[in-house]
Amino acid sequence: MASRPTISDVAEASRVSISTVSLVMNGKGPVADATRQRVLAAADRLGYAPSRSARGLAARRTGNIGFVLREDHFRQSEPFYTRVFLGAEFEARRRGLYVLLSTVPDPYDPARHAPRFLTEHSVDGVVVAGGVDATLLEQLRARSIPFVLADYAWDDSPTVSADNRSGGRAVADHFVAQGHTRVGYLGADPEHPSPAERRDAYLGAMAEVGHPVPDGWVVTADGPSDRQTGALNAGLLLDRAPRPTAVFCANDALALGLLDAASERGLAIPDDLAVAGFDDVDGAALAKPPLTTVRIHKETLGETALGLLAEGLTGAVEEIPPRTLVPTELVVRASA
Amino acid sequence: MASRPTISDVAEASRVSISTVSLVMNGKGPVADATRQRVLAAADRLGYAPSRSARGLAARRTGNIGFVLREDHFRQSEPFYTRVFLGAEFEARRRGLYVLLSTVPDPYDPARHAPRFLTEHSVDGVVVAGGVDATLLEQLRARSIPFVLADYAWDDSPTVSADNRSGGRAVADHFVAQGHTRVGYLGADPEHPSPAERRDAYLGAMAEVGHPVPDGWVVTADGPSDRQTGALNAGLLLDRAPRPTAVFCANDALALGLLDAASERGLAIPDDLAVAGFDDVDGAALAKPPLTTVRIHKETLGETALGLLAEGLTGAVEEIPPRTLVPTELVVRASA
DNA sequence: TTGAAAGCGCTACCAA
DNA sequence: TTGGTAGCGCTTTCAA
Repeated sequence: MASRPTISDVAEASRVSISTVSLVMNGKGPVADATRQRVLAAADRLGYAPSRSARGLAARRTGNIGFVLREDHFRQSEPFYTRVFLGAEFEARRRGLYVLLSTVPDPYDPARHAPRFLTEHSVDGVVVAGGVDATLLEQLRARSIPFVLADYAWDDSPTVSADNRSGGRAVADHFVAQGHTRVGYLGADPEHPSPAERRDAYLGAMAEVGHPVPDGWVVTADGPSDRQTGALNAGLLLDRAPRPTAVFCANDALALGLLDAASERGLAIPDDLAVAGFDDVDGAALAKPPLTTVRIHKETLGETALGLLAEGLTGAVEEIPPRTLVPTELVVRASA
Repeated sequence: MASRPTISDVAEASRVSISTVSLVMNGKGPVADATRQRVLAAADRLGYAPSRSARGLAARRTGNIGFVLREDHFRQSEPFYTRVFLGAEFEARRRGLYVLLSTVPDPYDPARHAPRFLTEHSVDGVVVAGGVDATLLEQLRARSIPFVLADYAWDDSPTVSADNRSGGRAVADHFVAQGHTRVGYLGADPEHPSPAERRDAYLGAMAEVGHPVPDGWVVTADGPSDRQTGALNAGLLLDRAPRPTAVFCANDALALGLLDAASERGLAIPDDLAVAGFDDVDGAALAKPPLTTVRIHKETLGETALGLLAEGLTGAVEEIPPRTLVPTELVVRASA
């Protein structure tokens, strides 16, 4: 089998120099239209695709983007970050980039767990999805590898996240529209900035309309944002007297846990208790009753992060904007 | 910032030629031990890591492995293939390879959906996880890109899969040990070879011990292997008279669906009905009652596939073995 | 608007 | 056991 065609083959076939082929393939420089056509036709006919290695070597760019994710985030059954990755991968494809996915354990030991591409400098930039150990981010910074955070925030590094505030506000508005005045909040994972934003916007909006949420009805569990935590901490809200008539949970997992706890206590949803979540995970629509929640477009999160990074890399933009929001959307189902 | 060190820097620092550095870095050739030490020390001191691009260009190997997965398999909430990927990524890391994950839609259009690395020849080989459109496999073959299938089979391509037969047999043995003689089978996804292997081994083992399973108790639904299918088709087994006292399901999703259906019918598990699944998904241990099942080591599946591929690539092995089995293990819980 | 030529950092062959 | 050197296929000045 003849080995794959090179730039010289294309040059020869289209009777131009390899420089010209290079210009055409990269859409650069002033090339006569006829020449361009001829080159493209030849490339197509020969099935030519530039060698990544050669390109990388000559241009000092790898064309690779790293995608870092905490291992437990990746293997969890809720495919949140999976979708963020999918969005990033999609956008990368559009831009002719490759994505190297690397998971890191938590806790993270910089000496042993550093993604290979980091030490080998085989990526042009990195997307970091979700919370990771700050050490990793410091490593990136130390090696001056550009990075964009998705669904996380650290220092003043560029980040793209869901519009948590507008989502939190939407829930409050919805509760009020349904006639609720005595509402509560259930959160977890105090480290992560998103829940805090959701909470603050929610509490703020409730206060604005004259129904401030008493401190006793604002619960932030000191554990992971999962269903179990939701169920275990539900009592702090449900077993009080008086009890709120509606609860906003920082995410769907907690909300599903709260629903479990409510059902155990024989509470009717949404009549005795209205519940809203955040994320719109797969399980939200399947819950009994189906969960009212704020939808995050997970793919868009990844797409946007990768897009920003890529633009920053090519210099298309001077500086990556420090904070980019992806819109959220209230999805009203039966639970509230 | 000074740019990263190159092989010449290391050569200079250790007072040898770049050829020698190359030999040392690749663990090749006869190099005096003292020299080796000196080179390694210098490399370490300078923070030298070989450039992937240069290496790839010179050696005509990319050091990249493609990992192909159907999109719906990747985004499904059960992180089965996610773990297979994790295993592959882990093994790749050990071997100094990168994994390029690419999802493909189903149905697959070879012209529009072909993973980029396929047309760009930027991988040395490919791991294909789970079922994909045969067109893709034909493309790989046509371009003579070596590949290994994980949890799938096609033609006589090398494949690594769970030991379905021994798992199926283990379930039969367990049922018999529990005193069951009238047992059934629930499967789905007739296309995929694994369920068929599980079924045949199971039915064979039952027949061997003198309790053949009547055809009427062998149900293979013509849909996806999911919980809903399990619940919907459960009636074909549960609403018959007489009814089997134990049912083996081709996977956990179906088994969980069957449990749902059984609970709706007021059947006590495992007294009225014993149920066993296959896979040992996260949800199996959490089911009510916890599901007896056959565990597949998903990471091992990915590790093995990538390992075999890598060995084949380096020529460490003459030919990749056509069929490699990863052991399975019966996990007895409360449902059977 | 096009071409010539100098590398990019490495591997692998051949000599020493 | 080590070194010299010819590429690998491309990008990128610089000239023409």
